Amino acid sequence: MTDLNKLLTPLFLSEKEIKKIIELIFFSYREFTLGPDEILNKINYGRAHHRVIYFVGKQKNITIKDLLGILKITKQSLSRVLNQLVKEKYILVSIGEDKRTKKLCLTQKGLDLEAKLSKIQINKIKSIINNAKESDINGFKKILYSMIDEKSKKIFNKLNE
Amino acid sequence: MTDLNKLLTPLFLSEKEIKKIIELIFFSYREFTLGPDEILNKINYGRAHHRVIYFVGKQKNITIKDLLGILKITKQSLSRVLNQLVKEKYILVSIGEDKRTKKLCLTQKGLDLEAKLSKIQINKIKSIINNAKESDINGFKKILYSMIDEKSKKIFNKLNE
DNA sequence: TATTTAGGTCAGTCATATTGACTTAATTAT
DNA sequence: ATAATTAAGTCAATATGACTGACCTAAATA
Repeated sequence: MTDLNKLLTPLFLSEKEIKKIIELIFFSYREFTLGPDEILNKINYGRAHHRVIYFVGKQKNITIKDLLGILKITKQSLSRVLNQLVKEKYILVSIGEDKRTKKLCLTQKGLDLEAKLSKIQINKIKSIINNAKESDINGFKKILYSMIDEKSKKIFNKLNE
Repeated sequence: MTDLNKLLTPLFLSEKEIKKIIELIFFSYREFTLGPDEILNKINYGRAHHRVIYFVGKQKNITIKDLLGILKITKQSLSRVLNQLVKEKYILVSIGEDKRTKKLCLTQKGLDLEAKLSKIQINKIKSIINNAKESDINGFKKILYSMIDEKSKKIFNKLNE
């Protein structure tokens, strides 16, 4: 970068300021996942289980294929986690209309765990929102949305139709 | 939650809206770490190596103890990653004034890798900033900061004194 | 001198995720 | 009707990130 560019760069665009954002993202994401992680750890589950429970709860009767599309992991990875959740009766599997597919949905046990885990994160965000300006929250949401790739935007929009 | 509470809850505080934020955080964090992860993968490194390189670059001559305090992992975990980086000459170790301590700093090779990895994330944020309102970015930063715990706030502030 | 601190190390375990190869059953296209 | 594609599953091997617990050395401090 030339000196001229440095002079012309507004403060909020300087690399120093941007690195602050990188650090804030690192610290805040770690803090955000901490609560659920602790609960999951107690029942010998991990963050991957949370994700599966979350998205199965979000989209009832989701297929394996669609779940893989959201999580962007291999079916072998999903398999281990999902089989545990099915075996321990957090998730119920049934055959879809297309008989090649399977439909996943949360049992009451699964709904309870999902609620317990999400509640921690929801409460965390609620308390932040309560102490923040609505315009800041809207800015936060806008920037987060602009950070995600087109495919994930489509998935996000579809999940929230 | 009672019906009365639901009626009194503003839209931006409803659980449905908050769950959207949870999803945006998930998708955006994944997208944010994707670029560096790909580069690291090529040299048989992982995200843990990136973190070490990042914070050693950020705070020259940082001690093991302080690095552990930032990363919040065990010394056994750090050990594996750090030893690789030292062995492959990304990081240089020297003895501190207190001879029990060690000082870490990036070599030129380490500086180059740090710059290469950070550049991806910096450019991503730059392009977002260029297409966003300054007020939205400030809202984003404020909310991120309010999401982190007190200890991390202190660390963040110290890193950016 | 005793204790604490900084750092290191050995061993074992677990969770997440990958690649690659292969199988079965159902649907769709030719 | 047959061939091709799709959805799902499975076996095996590997890598990364992280943990607990036990133990050790050397230097600083109380």
